[in-house]
Amino acid sequence: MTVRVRFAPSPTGYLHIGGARTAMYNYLYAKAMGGKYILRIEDTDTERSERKFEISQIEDLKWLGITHDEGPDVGGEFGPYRQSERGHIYKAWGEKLLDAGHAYHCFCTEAELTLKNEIALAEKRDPQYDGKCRDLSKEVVASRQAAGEVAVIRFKAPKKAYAFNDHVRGHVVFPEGMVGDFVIIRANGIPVYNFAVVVDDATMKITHVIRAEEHLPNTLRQLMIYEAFGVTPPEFAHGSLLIGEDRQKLSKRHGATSVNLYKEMHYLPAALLNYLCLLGWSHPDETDVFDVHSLGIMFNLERFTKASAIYDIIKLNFINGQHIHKLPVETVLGEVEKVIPAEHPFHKMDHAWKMNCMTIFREKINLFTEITSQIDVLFSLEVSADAEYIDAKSWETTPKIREYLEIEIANAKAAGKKFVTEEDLNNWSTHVKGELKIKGKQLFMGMRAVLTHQAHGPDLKFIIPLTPIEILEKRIHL
RNA sequence: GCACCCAUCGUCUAGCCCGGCCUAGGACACUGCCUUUUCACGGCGGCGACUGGGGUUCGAAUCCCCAUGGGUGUACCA
Repeated sequence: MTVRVRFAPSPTGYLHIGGARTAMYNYLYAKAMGGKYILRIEDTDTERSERKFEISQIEDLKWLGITHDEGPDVGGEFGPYRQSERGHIYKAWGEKLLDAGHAYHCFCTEAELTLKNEIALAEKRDPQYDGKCRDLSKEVVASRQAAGEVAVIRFKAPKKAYAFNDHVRGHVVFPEGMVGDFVIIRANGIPVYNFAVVVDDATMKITHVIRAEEHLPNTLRQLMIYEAFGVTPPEFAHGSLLIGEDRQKLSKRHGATSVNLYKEMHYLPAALLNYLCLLGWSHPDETDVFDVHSLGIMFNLERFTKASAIYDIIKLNFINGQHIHKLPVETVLGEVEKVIPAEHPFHKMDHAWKMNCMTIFREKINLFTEITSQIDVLFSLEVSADAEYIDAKSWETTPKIREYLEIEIANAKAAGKKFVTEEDLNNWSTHVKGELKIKGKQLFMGMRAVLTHQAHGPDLKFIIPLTPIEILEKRIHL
């Protein structure tokens, strides 16, 4: 039997990182098992569903490299893949349940139900449906409908316990009486989530349902429906939940929780996936930095974590940095050019210079957006207010260095040099050491202070040859 | 309220199923030292956890029970 898994988002907002993680797990499992990964759009909530969200979610999935084998945009033999287009299927399957006596029409009004719920709650009883319409005869139903009354279709919840084996949770038992008769098809004819999911998973031949723990209680209702249809349920794997620092389910107020935001912030999709993968699953080799797409058969359902995981952007940043550091310089340059402001002098430099620059600075960033402040040491004319810098500036040796360097730089410029070389820099320090008799901290810190007006920064032998000579000249006179 | 799920360093986790190799391992963060000043990288260290209580056992992070804490669900949302 070939494995068929699915990711079934609701187009009611942008792709959430939790959803991205679920999609990835399904995708990875299909890849590992040589199966198919299906994308299904669950837009039965007509109030909140919007096509633009479906489009953006598919786009974000694509950005992440999570590509589906079947879906609304690519088709497939089990379509349609949008629940809003599967009405006839739900209707037919609903009839089956009605005919078999597993479901019935219910005419109770919302007001009636709300009132009963309140009473039940007040009496500390479970607010389950009382089964008022459960035994209405066919004739009564027909005549009330003819009279214009609208009905929902309710499922007759069997009074018995249910159990199943979850790949993550193990043996899960739902005792008898956890749910009352629940609605499967609304008054407007649109099916309710738990019903639509079962019909879709059954007709799409889904073999494994991999989703987050929040769906665990839903499994009971779904199991009931599978049973009523006489269909063997798929296998389930309920992974952990993604939560915020306050231990609540991750939501917008926890900051950047949608994938498109990470795209905008120029994160590497491979890094986001890598980090998300680690939140609730662990690599067999216990490594932290890897390419999820090369996981292959290493990915399995046995290494999921049961406990909820707190989303921590600091570690994501670290992983993003690790991925950047492994990228070819050329690629880094391409990305970085997108984030450095258009008016930045960086863009005026030639290709060779940019490549040299990236070879050095690639190692120093975790995010592409950090590059601009990093390369400031090459162009900035700012004078540090740092105490260490002020100290270095006050040494009696420092003005001597400045005086000497002023001449050297003027000469280099007069000779037509656009940049000084590492060799020049070496000669300078040799001179300062030999002729000016300045060494150790006074030498290095002094040269740094004069040349950059900072107390700290990357190695001078890397940054000075990259600093335009006019900048050096201006700094000398600051 | 009721039901279900969960519980190892601040965080992500390994170990748990098949008790001893665990004076609990790794990673992020924080931090010390080293690498002919600094910073970064790297290397070597440090800090830092089995929620509590019972039980089973020669022996428990690992098995059982209870308590506590947290989470999710309880919709004509998904």
